[in-house]
Amino acid sequence: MKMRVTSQQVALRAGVSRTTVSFVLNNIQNSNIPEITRAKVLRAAEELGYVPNAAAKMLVSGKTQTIGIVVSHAQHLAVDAFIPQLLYSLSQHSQEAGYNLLLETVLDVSQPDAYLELVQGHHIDGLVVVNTRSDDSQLPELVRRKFPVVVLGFPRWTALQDELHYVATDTVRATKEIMRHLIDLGHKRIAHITFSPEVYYATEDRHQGYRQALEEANLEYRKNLVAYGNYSAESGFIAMQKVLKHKPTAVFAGNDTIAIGAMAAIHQAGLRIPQDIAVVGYDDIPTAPYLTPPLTTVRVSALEHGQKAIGILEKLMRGEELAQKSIDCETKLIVRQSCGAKPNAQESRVER
Amino acid sequence: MKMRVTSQQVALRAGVSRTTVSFVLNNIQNSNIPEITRAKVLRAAEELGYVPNAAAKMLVSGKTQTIGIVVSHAQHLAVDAFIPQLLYSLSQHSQEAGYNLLLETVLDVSQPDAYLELVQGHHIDGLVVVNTRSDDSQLPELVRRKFPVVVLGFPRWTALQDELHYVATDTVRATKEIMRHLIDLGHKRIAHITFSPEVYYATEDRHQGYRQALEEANLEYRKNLVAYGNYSAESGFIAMQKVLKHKPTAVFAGNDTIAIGAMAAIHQAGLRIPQDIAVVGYDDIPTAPYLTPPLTTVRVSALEHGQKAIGILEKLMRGEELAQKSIDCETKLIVRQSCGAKPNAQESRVER
DNA sequence: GTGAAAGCGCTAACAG
DNA sequence: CTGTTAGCGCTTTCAC
Repeated sequence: MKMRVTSQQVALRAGVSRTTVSFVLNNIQNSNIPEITRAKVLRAAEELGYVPNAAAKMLVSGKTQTIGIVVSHAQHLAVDAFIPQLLYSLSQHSQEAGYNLLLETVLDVSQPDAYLELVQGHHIDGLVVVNTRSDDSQLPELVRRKFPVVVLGFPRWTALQDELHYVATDTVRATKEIMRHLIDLGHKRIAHITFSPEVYYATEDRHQGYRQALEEANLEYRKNLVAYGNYSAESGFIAMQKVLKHKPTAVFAGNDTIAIGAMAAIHQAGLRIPQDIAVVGYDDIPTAPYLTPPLTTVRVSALEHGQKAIGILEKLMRGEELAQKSIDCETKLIVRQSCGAKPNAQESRVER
Repeated sequence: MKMRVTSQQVALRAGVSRTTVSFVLNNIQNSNIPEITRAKVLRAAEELGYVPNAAAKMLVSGKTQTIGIVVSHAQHLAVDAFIPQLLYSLSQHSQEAGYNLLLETVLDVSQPDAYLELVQGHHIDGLVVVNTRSDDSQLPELVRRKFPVVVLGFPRWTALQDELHYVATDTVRATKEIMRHLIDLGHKRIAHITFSPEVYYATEDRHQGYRQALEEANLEYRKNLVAYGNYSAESGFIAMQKVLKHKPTAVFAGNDTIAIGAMAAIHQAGLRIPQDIAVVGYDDIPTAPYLTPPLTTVRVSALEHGQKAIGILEKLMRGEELAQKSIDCETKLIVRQSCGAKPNAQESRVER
């Protein structure tokens, strides 16, 4: 890229000074520039194809017009369908708000505080954290320093919890609802495939909801009906094989992708869904209505999460103080065929 | 973030000048700084938690250490499993190479040249384009100006084709291989669900491979056995319903996600897979082995594509001239059960 | 109304 | 070996 056009050149061509160019191009209010000069500048900029140098702008303004997104457990991006939807939403809404998006993916093994460099190096104006980790030790520190941060999913550090802005979902409640659905269908031996404990905060809630629902229905919590996976179908498949030995009549999978794996294991064992085993998932990923059989699940809108997160972050970056620190997104029980109940027809396969 | 630590402060604390600090921190070769000074500087920087200001560095060096990723047809990010894998790979390898990643998603309706601003505003040092569009009019211009660009997927502008670096796959060959597989199984009425023509360059190849395979086997190309969808399961479902009327004995879906939708339509029609209709897909997404039945498909490694793309881009950004303008990634026919052939056991459900 | 000039934080040529 | 200095391209205060 040779032709680096600077504001200087625009000024020259328009026969004015750089100041004027800057005023015109940034629409500064208080300096009433005659329409004619204004037009000249605009025209010159247009003709030269002038685009202001981002670095220079950042340096002088201190703003980068960039939002950082940190995705922990990055492998899931490649394997589950929820995070990509989130990313899509985050990206679209950032762009709409006039921000660029810097994506940082961190593996389980990487150092957790990678994003610190992004903020300390003044790469970004705000941060969205997608999968909080138990060891996100620096996040509270950022919040304390009033750096704009929004967490997606419910954060579990009791420490700073009410200082932190987050958009989440009442996972325990939603889990209990779908468990209740299974229980009402008469199931007593309900298995659960969940996520490795300790690591996944946001998902520990599922496990908890599972327990509570059981308790409230006076059903026994059986350890051997619970198996651990990660976000992948493969892990669901393996976990289901283990759990199958203990003859569940229903399974609640920690997410839909896991449910896909679980369904495969059930089919492979020669059992039918839902006649022999009912299956329900969580998330309502786009393929859920098209599985065999269509999957009963909890709809949680990734798109809404993303939109809300950017909305909050925007305000934070403008320096607003928000009274409400958290937003709870709605969830909805979507009954299809994998649970054995009569599907709610219009929700079965909807335009998404 | 109040505490903005500058190199000045580090210099002060270490009792040296900013130059020295700069030299030490950037490991400049030719200025042999005594170990003792060096240590002092390092220590001061450490203690102050110094992180160089990105904007200042960019401004003076002209380098941003940032790679831009443009994803066209951004909706697919939320709906298909291939692009997220690509993104994951791109992100990981960028980071390994020491680059940040700026993500730009563009909808079908948005202006196609959004990325132009990224390069003209000096936001990025290099660009990866994920879904090329028919109207990427500015891309050739960038290439002509020697801006580092790598395209993922085979670009179809005959104009500048051999100036452009890309990593792709021989889609026509791979398509013909899986079609051949179906034909060898005895199928004569093979349907194809493809992507809207004109818009999706990378996928027009599938259609072409389909035709050629038919031709070579002396089978008739029947227009009513071909339907159009986009990347989603939903579109596959709808397209399959149309095509079903014309009694195919097999379907080749443009990608695995479409295949999921197609399978749902087939099941809903009361037909069995593969006994009544064989189904094959393309991509080998992570859930493909866990569908009902497990999907026969063409494996194309998104991870490899991403890695190779960043590899090339890195060299380009270093100013290297590459003799080889393109890289062809391998594909592999993965036979599972949806096609009715005997599965290749060890490929059926592999650790991915 | 418009221009001159200072300075954002950093690098690197040039002195000393 | 280390410090002084001149910009990188832009915004913005302050004079003219």
